[in-house]
Amino acid sequence: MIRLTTQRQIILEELAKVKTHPTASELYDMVRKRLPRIGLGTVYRNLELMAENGMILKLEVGGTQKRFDATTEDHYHIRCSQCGRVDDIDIPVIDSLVESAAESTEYQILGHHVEFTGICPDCQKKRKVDLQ
Amino acid sequence: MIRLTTQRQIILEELAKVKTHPTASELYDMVRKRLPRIGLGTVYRNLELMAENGMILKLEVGGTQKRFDATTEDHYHIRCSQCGRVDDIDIPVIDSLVESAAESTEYQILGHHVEFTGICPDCQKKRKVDLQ
DNA sequence: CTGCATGCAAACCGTTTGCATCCCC
DNA sequence: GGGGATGCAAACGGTTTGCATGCAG
Repeated sequence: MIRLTTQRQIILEELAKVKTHPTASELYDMVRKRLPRIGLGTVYRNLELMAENGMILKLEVGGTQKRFDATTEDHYHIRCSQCGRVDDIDIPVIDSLVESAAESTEYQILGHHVEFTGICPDCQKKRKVDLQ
Repeated sequence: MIRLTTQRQIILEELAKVKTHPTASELYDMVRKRLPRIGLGTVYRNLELMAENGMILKLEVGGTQKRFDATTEDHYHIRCSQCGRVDDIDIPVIDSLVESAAESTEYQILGHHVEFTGICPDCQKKRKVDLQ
């Protein structure tokens, strides 16, 4: 089993604390408040490792940065096209999608993900201000 | 309207030629056979511009590179988790997903995309060979 | 002619990696 | 004591950008 080092515990704790879906460097900033000497590489290495072990979710969403999620149950997301923020979407996961898709591809399907795009509440407000 | 330069025409033609979903640098290699002095920056700038103008689709899929598609009608994709290849999935687009999602978020929803992940036929073969 | 587009190269940003040291079992 | 984990810094890969020149309208 995977060794539970201080760094790993704290990364996991900080990730679990938030409902947002932080990027590696956002998480790095959060963790650094408790472990000032931690390296960014350690954060990346451990996030990767914990994702491989199913302890967390690595979100392969659009945009430039990967994001991480302490909730490992399958669920969908929405991403703000302005600021990149990612939130959960609470609609039931449609497992039958995989079955339909299986009929139209020669891939061996492993899973699926639905990603909505939109404008988050904060950016909607900013837009209104910009128009004034 | 957007200026129709030689470079733009050829990028568009080469993209339309293939059913794959090339990355910017794959497209750069294709275009360079006809325009040897074209710069990679020009390819990026024009892909971005044509995507903004709805002439092509920029696929914000998982993985490290963005991919491009000459087909602008909405459709779903499958990405190989081994090699990153992306293919179309021919199942009907479920517009009602957006309506369900709208009820559970404060975002102003703009669209959605379904991305399946799996192992492409080629990588399935390679796997078998690796096991021998 | 004039301003947008290009080629080129350097800069950028997110992520990965090599290495010496550290620390947990 | 030994092997994996860490901190640090350098390298990497994809993308963007500044600038002088070129070319379409």
